[in-house]
Amino acid sequence: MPATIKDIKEETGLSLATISKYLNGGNVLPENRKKIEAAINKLHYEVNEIARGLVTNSTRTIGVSVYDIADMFNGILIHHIGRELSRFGYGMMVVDAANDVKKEKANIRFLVNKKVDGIIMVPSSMDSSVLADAVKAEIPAVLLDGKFKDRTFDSVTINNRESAALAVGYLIRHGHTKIAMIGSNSSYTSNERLKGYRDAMEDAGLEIRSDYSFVGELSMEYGYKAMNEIIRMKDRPTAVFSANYELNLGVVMAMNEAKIIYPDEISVVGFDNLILSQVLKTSLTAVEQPMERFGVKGVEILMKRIHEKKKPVSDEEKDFVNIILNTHLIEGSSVKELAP
Amino acid sequence: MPATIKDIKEETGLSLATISKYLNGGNVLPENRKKIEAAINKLHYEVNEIARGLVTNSTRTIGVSVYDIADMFNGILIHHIGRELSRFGYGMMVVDAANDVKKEKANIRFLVNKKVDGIIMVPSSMDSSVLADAVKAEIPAVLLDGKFKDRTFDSVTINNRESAALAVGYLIRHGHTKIAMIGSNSSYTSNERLKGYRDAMEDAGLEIRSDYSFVGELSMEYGYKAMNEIIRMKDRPTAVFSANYELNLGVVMAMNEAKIIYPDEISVVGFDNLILSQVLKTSLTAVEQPMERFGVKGVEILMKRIHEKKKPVSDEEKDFVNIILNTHLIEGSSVKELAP
DNA sequence: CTGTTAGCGCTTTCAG
DNA sequence: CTGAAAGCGCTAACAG
Repeated sequence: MPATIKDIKEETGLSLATISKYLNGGNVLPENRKKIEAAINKLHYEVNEIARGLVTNSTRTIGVSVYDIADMFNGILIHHIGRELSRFGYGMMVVDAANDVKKEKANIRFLVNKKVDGIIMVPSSMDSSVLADAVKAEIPAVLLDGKFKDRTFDSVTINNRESAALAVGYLIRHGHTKIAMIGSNSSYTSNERLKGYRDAMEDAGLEIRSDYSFVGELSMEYGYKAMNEIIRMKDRPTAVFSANYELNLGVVMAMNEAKIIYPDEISVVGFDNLILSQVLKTSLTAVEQPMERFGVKGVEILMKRIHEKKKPVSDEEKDFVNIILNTHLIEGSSVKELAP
Repeated sequence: MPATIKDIKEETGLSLATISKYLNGGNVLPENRKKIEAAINKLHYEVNEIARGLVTNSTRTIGVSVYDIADMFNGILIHHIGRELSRFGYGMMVVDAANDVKKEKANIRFLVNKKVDGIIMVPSSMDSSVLADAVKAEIPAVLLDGKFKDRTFDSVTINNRESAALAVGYLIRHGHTKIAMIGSNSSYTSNERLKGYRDAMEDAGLEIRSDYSFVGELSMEYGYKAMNEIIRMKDRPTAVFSANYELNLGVVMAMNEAKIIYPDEISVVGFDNLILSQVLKTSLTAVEQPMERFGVKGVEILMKRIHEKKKPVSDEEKDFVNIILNTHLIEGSSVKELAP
């Protein structure tokens, strides 16, 4: 059994209060400080964060909930979140919803019971009820790369709609008019990208054909399935906009399998630039998201909330905030210039 | 402020003990059970796991430490670990070493202070000192996909050496004799794979050329660099064995960039079959690891340890265990049959 | 089956 | 600056 503050007390002859003060960075006589440090080293004392948490009602731990931890996007996000949090002396507790809203909700309850000081969430759906337990417990939460339909939270997103429009506009400027879209309406993010696609098409006066709109789930499987359908179309589009990294994977797979030479036979613009574009023979033109900024801003907002909880501020500063990050279109060689 | 067990007491008129017993699945009169449940619903009571942990000295939380959470391999591993743990009613606390041994050690200390009941670790090095704090605190730990040089722990690994030999043997059976290897000696796993390469070469009576052995770090960057050197060699090998997923990525990148047609110009066998082989035009022949089994067996061992800590068993059962998982070689089309 | 009591390890008043 | 004492929310004997 590990040493406790009591053992330090026996060893040094000082009181619990003094030792506790030392532990928390308070002022202690140099002489006592030395005694305490010697005892700590001798007994290998380590603070019991559980006991500390019970009395301070703060665990210096942030819960991080992602919709799927096996998804590369989330892995990178977590990496940045972790680095930022440790900068503030906070640890993180990661939970994985595995694309299951029920599990996601149970995870939040788990985090609440664990008394995390705050929650950072990459949500799987647009329904805020998953965070109900956190709201009830007054635990601040920040959404990354998503928003809810029915309730506002602090959030960090990219300008999804404009980014998608930018990507589709790039195709249009390269002479394409028959442009298909593979996406989803299941999440805020994917929904916005859908809108962006339509914006760009309408702005250019192009027809939005329902047989060119593939709206399903954000998975490699769906991307693969949709692209296969596109490949087999009689009146095939000359270009495809794929609205998510997992979809990109499926699109590329389908093309390879069908031995489609791109961009000769069909042009592609994707979303997210996570290594894929680098390993492909024909590199993908894609919208790149500022992954690190998601972590930096998300943590920043959460820290502010946590501190203002301790020391309430004016209502004015309490409004929700949505940080909108900028994206860039990375030009690969997956788009062919069409003769006008 | 959330409701406590005391509030339930006031609401129901029952004693703390009865309520606590109910909470922990003990027998309570149906009448009282109803009262308690009503109060819990009314007051939105949730157990405070922190307080519970303080007295039971158990948090029902497992610490999971990975060397790099942005690495796909770890993301998938964590996914499986999480699913297994929740089966046992345990949560997990994920920490990311970000390929920094110092940070890894600090992370373990963090987990120890958080009083996790056990640790599952995908280690970044072969030096057991990173787990020193856990050992001191008598927290059981299981290593996944790795071992230490200087100390034995429970572990789950694959038969790295044989798997690598199998992969290289596959090349040899296809008529290759000039086979290069890109790998590392920084971790147990990569070191074993190096040995396996040599085994296969020696068994076949082939020369192990030092200029065909690329030993560096397990990164996409190194794979890219090494493959570029290979491509530019005067006496170029006809085949390459890449010993890790990240290396595979770099190898493929280098070939694409140099416009090398494989397997026509050079054959490749890789390690790990994480989506990459599926999105490549020429699918990669590679050793596939049983990702799910890592999670299943790792959690199984840890649970056993945790329970025997509570109820010590005979010494005989206390020996360390190393589960060795089997792999398969997935045949893609990245290897060319050479005329004898 | 239920209630009383003590105490987990720590922080935090409040005196001194 | 230091010490004594109370208490965070819960569980675990032990009586009843």
